[in-house]
Amino acid sequence: MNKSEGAMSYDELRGAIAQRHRALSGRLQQIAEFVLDHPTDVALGTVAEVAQRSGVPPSAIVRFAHALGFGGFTEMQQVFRSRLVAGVAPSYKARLARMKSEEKSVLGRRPAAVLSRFVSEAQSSLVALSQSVHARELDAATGILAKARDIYLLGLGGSFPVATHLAYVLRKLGRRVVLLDGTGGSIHEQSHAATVEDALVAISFRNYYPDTARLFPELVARGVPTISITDSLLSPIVEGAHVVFEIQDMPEPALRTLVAPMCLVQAMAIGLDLAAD
Amino acid sequence: MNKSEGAMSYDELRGAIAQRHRALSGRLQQIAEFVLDHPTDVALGTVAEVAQRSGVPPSAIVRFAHALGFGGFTEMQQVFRSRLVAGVAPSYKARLARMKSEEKSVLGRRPAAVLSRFVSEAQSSLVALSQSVHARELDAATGILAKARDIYLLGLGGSFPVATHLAYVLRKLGRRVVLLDGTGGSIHEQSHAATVEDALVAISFRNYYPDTARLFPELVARGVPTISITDSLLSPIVEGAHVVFEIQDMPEPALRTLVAPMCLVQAMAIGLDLAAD
DNA sequence: TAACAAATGGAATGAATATTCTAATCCCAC
DNA sequence: GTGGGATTAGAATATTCATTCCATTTGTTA
Repeated sequence: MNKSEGAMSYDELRGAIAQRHRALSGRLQQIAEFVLDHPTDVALGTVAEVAQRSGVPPSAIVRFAHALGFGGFTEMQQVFRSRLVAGVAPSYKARLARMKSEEKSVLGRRPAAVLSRFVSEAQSSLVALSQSVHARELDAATGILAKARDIYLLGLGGSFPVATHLAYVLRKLGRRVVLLDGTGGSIHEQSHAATVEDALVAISFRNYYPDTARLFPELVARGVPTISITDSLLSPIVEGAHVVFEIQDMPEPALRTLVAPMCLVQAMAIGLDLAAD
Repeated sequence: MNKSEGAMSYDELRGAIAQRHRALSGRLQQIAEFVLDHPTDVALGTVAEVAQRSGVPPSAIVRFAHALGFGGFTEMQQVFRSRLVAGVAPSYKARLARMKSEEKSVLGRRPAAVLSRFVSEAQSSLVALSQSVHARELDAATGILAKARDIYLLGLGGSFPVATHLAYVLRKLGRRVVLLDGTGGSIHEQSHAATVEDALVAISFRNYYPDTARLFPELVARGVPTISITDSLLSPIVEGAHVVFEIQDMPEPALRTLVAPMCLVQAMAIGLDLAAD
């Protein structure tokens, strides 16, 4: 085993742990997973605390430190503490200044600058979301879903990720979901069984996907209770909907992050589950 | 002397120290100045260490903590440690406090409260994202994608929305994309044509979807350049990956918002497009 | 199945630490 | 200068802590 790894940065330690993970014994693997997930606990806690939180005896923690080449827990802890110290110092000013300077020019095209642009854009879209969505609409929406036998989800094109996410969460919570994705035939056939006992969640943003615009009125006409998530009251899935969530300022298709609608459907699903008890 | 100031934020403590400074005795003033100047030393050091660095006997440190209304040095140290924790995880405090207070009460179960909880959680996950992703990794990732003939996307289960979103954006930008979704047969067949000329973007979070864990090593073994997006360095899609994005603190499957990974893949795709010019 | 090696858990140990106590010192009023 | 209250430093103490050791269990090979 490679010794003398006392002087080590936190990132290097992470790498070393990940690398050796598979070679470690069962207990030690368990500890490896815990310390990677809870570095702060390791930095500030005692052996006994870390042991309890990770569900292992204290001696196992010390053995883990030894296995990584440290003289003991205390020595390993120093590395985790260095992470905390590094975290406080150079953050605010430096980061803000960097963002400002990179915003323009050629630097603004570098992937890192692109990411920070999307992050800040996503931040503001979340703020807008919580301001524009009202409790009454949310209550109405969960009410519709609660009464539904099957929940049909219609979101194609750029909105498909939102539909799949909602499908996933609803299924996890034990709801019956039909995701209208058009695989294996036409969407019409998939939605054929929808009745007034069921519910439909439709998601569509500019440019509205043709199939969505075509199918939506049919389901509404059949009396299926409907919740719409869209970016304009003029969109084809507003008329006839029982509840409409309007998410404004969605950027053009290729540039949108879907952060706001993802958050919204999540809240709908979980809110439905919590209210059901 | 004002007691019961155990629960205190770091900023409040700073204020309290500054306020009482002139009323303290000589030695205690000296200590007050030291702790305000070296909060990190106080957070991580022992009484003996702090005493030595500030040039006073250990007992004076304890008296100082008493004078501020703490039961002892250890109690005061907790406040200084909270500052370090806040530095690395800007969200922790708020999220935990909010969860705890709202989780139970009936108010917290109303959909509107659920939404605001997810929004604030999404906000903090975005902050964490921009802190944990480094420019070097992003550059490397876009470099891999730029050279790829076809881009294969592997994201199943809860990660599927992220994969579909990336597929959508990349296709909008004119890239050739193969989304490994398992429709119409096995994923193995879909990925059969992947070569060293192509690229793979794999997305997986706990609990890692079995098919993902199975397919990933095969593609790596075939030499396909690989970018992984996951929540732990111990996940099955880390070993062999050329670039790894680790997104920490992902909540349990049903509760995660996917906001951070959505943002990340968006930035990757657009960054790729801008860098190509 | 038996024998061996590796790994594990828990108690024992000794070191390190925070805290308390007391005698000495300092500061100020008279 | 002298007395008294506040302040201080350092030794004494009690607690907490990391570490080690060993008996037991687990897993593996013959």
